[in-house]
Amino acid sequence: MPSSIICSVDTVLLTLKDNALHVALFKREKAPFKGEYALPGGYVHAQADADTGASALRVLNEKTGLASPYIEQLATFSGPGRDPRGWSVSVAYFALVPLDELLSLSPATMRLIDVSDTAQLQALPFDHAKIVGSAVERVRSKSAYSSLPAHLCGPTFTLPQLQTVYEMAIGEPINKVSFRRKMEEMDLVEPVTGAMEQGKKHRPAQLYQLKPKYAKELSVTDRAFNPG
Amino acid sequence: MPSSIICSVDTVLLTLKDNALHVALFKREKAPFKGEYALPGGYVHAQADADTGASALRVLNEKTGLASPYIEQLATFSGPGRDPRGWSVSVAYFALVPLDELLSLSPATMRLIDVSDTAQLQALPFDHAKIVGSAVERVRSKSAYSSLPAHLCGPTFTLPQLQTVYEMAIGEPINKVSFRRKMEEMDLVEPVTGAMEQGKKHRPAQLYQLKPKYAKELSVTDRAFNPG
DNA sequence: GCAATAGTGTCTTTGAGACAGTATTGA
DNA sequence: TCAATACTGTCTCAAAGACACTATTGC
Repeated sequence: MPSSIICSVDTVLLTLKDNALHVALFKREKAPFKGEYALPGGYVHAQADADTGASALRVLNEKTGLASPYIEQLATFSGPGRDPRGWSVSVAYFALVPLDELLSLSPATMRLIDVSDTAQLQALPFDHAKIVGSAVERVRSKSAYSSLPAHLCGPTFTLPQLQTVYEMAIGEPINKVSFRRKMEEMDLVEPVTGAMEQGKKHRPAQLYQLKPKYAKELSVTDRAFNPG
Repeated sequence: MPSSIICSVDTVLLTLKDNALHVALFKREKAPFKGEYALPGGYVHAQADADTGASALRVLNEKTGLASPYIEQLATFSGPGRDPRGWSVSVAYFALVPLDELLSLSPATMRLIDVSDTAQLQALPFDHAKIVGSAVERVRSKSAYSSLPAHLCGPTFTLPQLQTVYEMAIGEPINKVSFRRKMEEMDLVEPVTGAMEQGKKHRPAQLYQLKPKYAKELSVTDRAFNPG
């Protein structure tokens, strides 16, 4: 009983730009929708991929140059209408990447769209608007007190920077004292001994890094839910 | 580029028996693993199904007789090793059903296994142990204050019954006053006017039902996250 | 009345937000 | 010294748990 179902992956690549969540779109080089901007996606290769998570990482690497971003399974989208080639199943993932990394690796044709720009999102091909919406919803609801938003920062960061990142991810402001209490309690980050922020015309902030247990990429496992 | 990937769905059907979460297993009628007990699952039929959620409902109806249970997308499992027939993708769903309904509709060959019985779960074919574990984790983490566990009750129930259901779903005891305060605040249930529990040798409890907006099955939409 | 469970009133504890204070840098 | 932002101490407020009390049934 060979199936004629198209099996693909799509990744919602999110980053922080101008203090707002943005999604990365790439110019399609093949039909359908050749020349239009869409989520990076591709076929699952049964010969090459260990699972669909590996497919997502491979496709992401091919289209963006990213080597091992933080990636998590989002949901699976399917039906006869979402892809003009026929009945399709797409396993969607989302990834969080610092802006610097993305800009230094990705092609110049990449576009970043503010996730609150619904008009532009609605114009995306396939059901990519729905997928992006689902990813944003997931990040918003999961960010409040998980290590997730920290992956939008580089390897080191200050607590005020981290707080801003959390605020953007969650979509609303956080009380400073509460945020620091929570970080203390969650035991998520540790100070980089002696290292301080530099070059600002005010009191420098302590630099922090994710604790090793969280810094390790959880991306290899293909679980829809990761702890912490 | 036709794919040789096997495309299927599996459903983790959960119910409450003897004050513990149980998963429903069914005797397989075909190879592979013919005669063994496993999650109800089957191929996605591109001709017949509107999406994989519809596939799950169809398969569930074929194997259990259930017409429109509460169902939600869980995650997608994939790889070359999970199915002996070859590289496969399985979109997993979970469903919550009252025990009465399950017993009255399902075949006598159905088995209910306590989800804490890890030995029996580990013996399941395919990667069904992993899928069940994922479903239980999801129900546990999502139950605390959503309408989800209420689907394990019949159409009417008392607040003490509902509290027990929540406790079983979450896996830990709940403070009675807090539970009632929360139910009040969440505006989830309403008393069935005049109807009281009967036949007990103590004070009878008020019967309640889910408010219509929650009672409506959300199962048709194929979203991994449902509100409320 | 007694056992058993339903349902409520209220005190205590815990955790989050508000706010104002001190600390440290460059200019 | 001042502007600017990092960091902290502490008060207030709201939600959650503990506990005891009342209510209503069958026997």
